Amino acid sequence: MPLNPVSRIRRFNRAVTTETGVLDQSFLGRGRPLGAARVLNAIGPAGRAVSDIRAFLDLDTGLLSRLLRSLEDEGLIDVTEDRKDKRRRFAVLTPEGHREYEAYEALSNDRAQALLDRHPHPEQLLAAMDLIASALGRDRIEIVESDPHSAPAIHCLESYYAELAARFAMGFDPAKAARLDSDDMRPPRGVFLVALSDGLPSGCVGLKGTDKGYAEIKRLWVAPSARGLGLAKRLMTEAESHARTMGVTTLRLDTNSALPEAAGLYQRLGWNEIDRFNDDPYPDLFFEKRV
Amino acid sequence: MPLNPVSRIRRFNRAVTTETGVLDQSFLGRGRPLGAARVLNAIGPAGRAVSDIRAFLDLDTGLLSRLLRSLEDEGLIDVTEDRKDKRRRFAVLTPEGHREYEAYEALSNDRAQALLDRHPHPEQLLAAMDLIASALGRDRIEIVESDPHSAPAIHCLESYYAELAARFAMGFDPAKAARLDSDDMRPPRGVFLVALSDGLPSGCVGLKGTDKGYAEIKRLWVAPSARGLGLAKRLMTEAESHARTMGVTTLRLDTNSALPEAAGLYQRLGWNEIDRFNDDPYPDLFFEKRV
DNA sequence: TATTTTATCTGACTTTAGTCAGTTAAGTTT
DNA sequence: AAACTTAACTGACTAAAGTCAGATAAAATA
Repeated sequence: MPLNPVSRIRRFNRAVTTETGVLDQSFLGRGRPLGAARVLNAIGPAGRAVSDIRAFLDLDTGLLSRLLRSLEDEGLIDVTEDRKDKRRRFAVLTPEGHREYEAYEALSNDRAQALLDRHPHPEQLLAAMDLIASALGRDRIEIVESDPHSAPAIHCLESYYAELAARFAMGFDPAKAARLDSDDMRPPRGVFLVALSDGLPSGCVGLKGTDKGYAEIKRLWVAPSARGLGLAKRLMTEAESHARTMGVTTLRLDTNSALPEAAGLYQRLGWNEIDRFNDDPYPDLFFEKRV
Repeated sequence: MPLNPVSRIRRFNRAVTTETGVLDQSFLGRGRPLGAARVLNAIGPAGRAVSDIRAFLDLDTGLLSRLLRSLEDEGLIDVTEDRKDKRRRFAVLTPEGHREYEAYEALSNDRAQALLDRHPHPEQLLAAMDLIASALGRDRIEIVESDPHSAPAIHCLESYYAELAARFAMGFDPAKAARLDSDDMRPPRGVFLVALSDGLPSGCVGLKGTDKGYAEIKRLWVAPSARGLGLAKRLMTEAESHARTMGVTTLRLDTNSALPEAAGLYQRLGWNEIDRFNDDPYPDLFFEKRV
C-alpha cells in the first residue's frame, strides 16, 4: 500500500507527469514539433544568446542550429550576430514570433488558471507548489544584488514585516522601527541581496553602511517555502563577502529573542553577542562579527 | 514579478519538469529507449494484459507490438496467450526482467529518497505532494469495494479515528465507540468503499446492514489532501446506490456537531435530521434518508 | 604572428516514436 | 453457418530527435 514516503513521492511524480504530458500535447496543437516550441519559449520576449539557449535546453549544436533555422524560416525569429564577439549569435522574436510566443504562454497560463479555479483552497495549493518547487530547485537558487525598491525586494520586505507582526507578542509596525535609508543599502554604502528560486523571491538580506565604523546586517528573511535549505546561511555569507570587498571589518546586527532560529544561526556563523548598541524598540539581542 | 498565482504554478511546473527530465535521463542510462522502459514498468511484477498496457500508455497497437518484441528479444519478458480468449495476450517478466524492473524502481526510489533525506521537513513535503497529486488526479479518483480489513481500509479508518480524536473536545477512543462487526460491512449485509487517488487511499465510507429495517452509513472520511474535490458526495452517492441494489429503502447515520462540514453535506444530499436512534456516546446528530 | 580555442554551421547519418493500411486468428452476433 | 467484431501482428512508411565528424570564421593565447 502506498503509505510509505517513497510511494507517495512516486504517486506525486505520476500525477505531475500526466499533467505535463497533457500540456505537451496541447503544445503540439500549434502545428510545430515540441523541440521548436521549446526553443521559441527559451528565447522569450527579451531574446537570448544562442549559446545560452543551448546550455539551457542541453541541445546538440547542430540540432539547435536547425531548430533555429526552422523558426527563422517560419518568420518567428531573427538571429543576428553579436557585435562584441562576432562568433556568437543572438536570437530575438519577430512581431509574429511574439504573437506565437504569447499563444504558447496562454496555453500554459490557461491550464494553470483552470487548476486554480477548480481547487477549493487555491492558497493552500499554491503554498504546496512553492514548497515543492523550492525543494526541487534548491540547487538553482541564485542570490542577486537588487535595489531595495525593486519589486522582488519589496515582496520580501513586506513578507518579512508581516511575519514579525505575527511573531512578536507586541506586534510589529514598520513605521515604528528604526528608519532605514534605502541609500544605505545601495552601493557604494551597502547592498541589498535577494534570493530567487526559479524566479520566486525567496529570501533577502541587507547590508547597511553607517558612519560609525561598522556596517549592519538588516532584514534577513527566508520564505517559509524555502526554509531549511541553508538559504539564510548563504545570504549571510554573501553579505559578509560584500562587506569584505567594501573594506568593512566590523559587522553588527540586532534581532529579537522571539526569533530563536535567527540567534542560533548567528552563533553558528561565528557572531558574538554584544551589548545593546542602539535604542530601537524591537530588538533585544545584539551581535557583532569581525570579517 | 512571479507573485501572481499563475506564475507560481508555472514556476512549479518548471521545477517539476526539470526533475522528471533528469529522471528520464537516468532511465536512458540503462541502455534502453524510454518507450521500452515505460512498457517494462507498466507490465510490473504481476504481469499485465497487452490490451491493458496499450490503454494505460496510450500506444498504437503496432508500436506496442514491436516494443514488446524488443523486450522479449532481450529476454526480459514472456508474452503468452490468454487461456480464456486466445486473441488476447498477457505479458509477464522473466527472472531477468524482474531484475531489470527492480533496477528501474531503484532509480526512482533513490531519487525520491534523496529528495526526502535532504529536506528539513519531510512530512510537510509529502503532505504538499499528496495535496497536489490529489488536485491533479481528481478526475482519476476511483471508488472501489474493499474489505474493511484490507490495508487501504485500515489506513482510512485509522486516519479517521485520529482525526476524531483531534477534533472532539472529549477525545475519541475507538474502543468506546459502538462495536462494529466487519461482517455487517461486507456483502451481502453491507459494503465498505475506499476512494483511491492514483493508488493513495483518500477516503472511505461503510454501509452497515442491520436487522432493524434500515441500513446505516458509517465511517465517512475524506483525506485532508483530497478535501473540496467533491469526494464525500461521490462516496455517499455510491453507498446509497449500493443500498438501493441491496433492496434497502431507509438509511440512517449519526454524526457529531463538532463536524459541521459533515452535517452540512448530509443536508445538501437530502438527509433529514431525526431523533437519537442509538445510545452511542459520541454522536449528537442523527439523520435519515429514504432511497 | 602562429597556434589554439571557441561558437556556430553543414552534411550525413542513426535511433526513436509514431502512423496507417492490411492481415490473421479468435471470438460474438445474427 | 455467415457476417461481424476484436486483439494483436506485419510491413511500409514519416517525422522528430539526436549524433558526429568536419568546415569556417572569429577570438584568445602563446
